[in-house]
Amino acid sequence: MKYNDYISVDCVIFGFDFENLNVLVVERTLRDENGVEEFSDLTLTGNHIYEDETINDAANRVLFDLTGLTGIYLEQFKTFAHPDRLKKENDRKWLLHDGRNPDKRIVSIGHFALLSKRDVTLQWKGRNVKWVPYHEIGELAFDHNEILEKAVVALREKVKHEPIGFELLPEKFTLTQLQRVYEIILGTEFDKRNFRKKVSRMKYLIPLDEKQTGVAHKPARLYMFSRDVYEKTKKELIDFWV
Amino acid sequence: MKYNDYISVDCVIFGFDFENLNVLVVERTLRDENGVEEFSDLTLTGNHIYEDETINDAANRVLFDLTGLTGIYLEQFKTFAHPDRLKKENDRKWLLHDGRNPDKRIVSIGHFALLSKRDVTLQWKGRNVKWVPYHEIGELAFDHNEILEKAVVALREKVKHEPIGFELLPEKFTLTQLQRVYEIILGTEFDKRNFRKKVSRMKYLIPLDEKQTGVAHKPARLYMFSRDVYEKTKKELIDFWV
DNA sequence: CCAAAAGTGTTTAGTATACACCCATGT
DNA sequence: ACATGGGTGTATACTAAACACTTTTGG
Repeated sequence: MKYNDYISVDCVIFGFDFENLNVLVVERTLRDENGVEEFSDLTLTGNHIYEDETINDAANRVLFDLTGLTGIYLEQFKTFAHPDRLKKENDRKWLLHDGRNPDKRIVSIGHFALLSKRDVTLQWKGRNVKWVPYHEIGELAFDHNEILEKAVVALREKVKHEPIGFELLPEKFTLTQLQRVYEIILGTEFDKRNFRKKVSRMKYLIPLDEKQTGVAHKPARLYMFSRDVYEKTKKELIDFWV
Repeated sequence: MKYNDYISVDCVIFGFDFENLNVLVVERTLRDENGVEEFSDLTLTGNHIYEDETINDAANRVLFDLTGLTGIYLEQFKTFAHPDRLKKENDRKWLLHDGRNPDKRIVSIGHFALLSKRDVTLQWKGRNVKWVPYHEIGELAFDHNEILEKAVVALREKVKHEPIGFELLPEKFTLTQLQRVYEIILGTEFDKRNFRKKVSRMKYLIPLDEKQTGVAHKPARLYMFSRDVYEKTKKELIDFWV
């Protein structure tokens, strides 16, 4: 199957581990003909699309290749096509080495994906893939720092208005875990009692007859998110006013 | 200057006239070598980008060419790149006639723009450009119906959470006009007294010492939006709960 | 003087915020 | 027994929703 050489998808894959928002990155190491390392840095995950593939399929393919998972929460959030986005010195070298034309303008369609780090074992497939906490990410290849920042902004906006925090947790989760998701994404803290009062009004958050086990404290009740109930009960909110 | 032949921007230009949400469309008429019309339909406004141009600049250029205006509210909302998006019979004919390759996959980066219809006199430049009320738009060329629908969805979401309704009104507007903007975009009705109570809490909505003139009823006070005040007073809202 | 839209207040229900203690489990 | 996080209620302030009449202008 033939790749399209000017359309790519990049995926900012967020993985939550109850402590940090982590980002999945790939090591990129360029070696000269003698195998001596010229440089090594990190990129976001992405790929070109096949000629007859939709961008949504391509993004899901990238996710599947790295995680082996399907049905992951995935959202297209912004497209990047600045004329100079691949023109840093190392990026040109990398593309040339890879047999690609560094002067070809490539559109990257940015996506973000949400998953629970606990649900995934990474598929290495020859490339070194790893989780890095968002706040510890340094300089990335290409324009990937910009893509990451825009992804985080999009995630913050989305999480404020739609119930997607659950996507970063395992299927069954505790209310404290849910609260941490929101606190970490939004960079705030909530009062436990008020938070629980709020969520108790969300019918789509289903309490289970099941508790945590193996924790050195009172075990917490587990909850599930029901998209069905959400779709049936959601109201339109209007809050454009400050 | 050379166009890039695989990256285009499409702009869904919304123009409000106090009654309808209108969309700016362009007539596309294909004639054979004898000048006989083969078909005629409508497209959204858009263009290819120049090789050294950012997508934001390209979208603003499209807006400027049609309206003569700069500084219009403009937002990139979604990118369209389905392999079959240009492959309807009429679209292939049109592209061929235009000397373009209908099999080349073209990415379209979708934007929407907001303006007051009253502020603009259209620049024709040989092509027939016109306003059509959103609800009266029929079948459009290419995948432009899909782009339009997605633009409307994006507009509705955005308008619920950020103060952009003003962008569809002239600089000075009445509260009733503002109410109509929201009612028409969201397809609901608001109580006049409650609406005014809400907006009176928005510090960034500045009452002027000026009234409507020439209306056959009690003239309404005019208001302005202040982005300055908005940026200084906005709070973070969290409403992911139903 | 008539038509048309502007402008204004109160009541009730619901939501937001602030705040402190006892409980169940593993070690 | 102690350390750890789980789980709960009340009072006050603010916001939402429902609802009807008088005012000002042009024609």
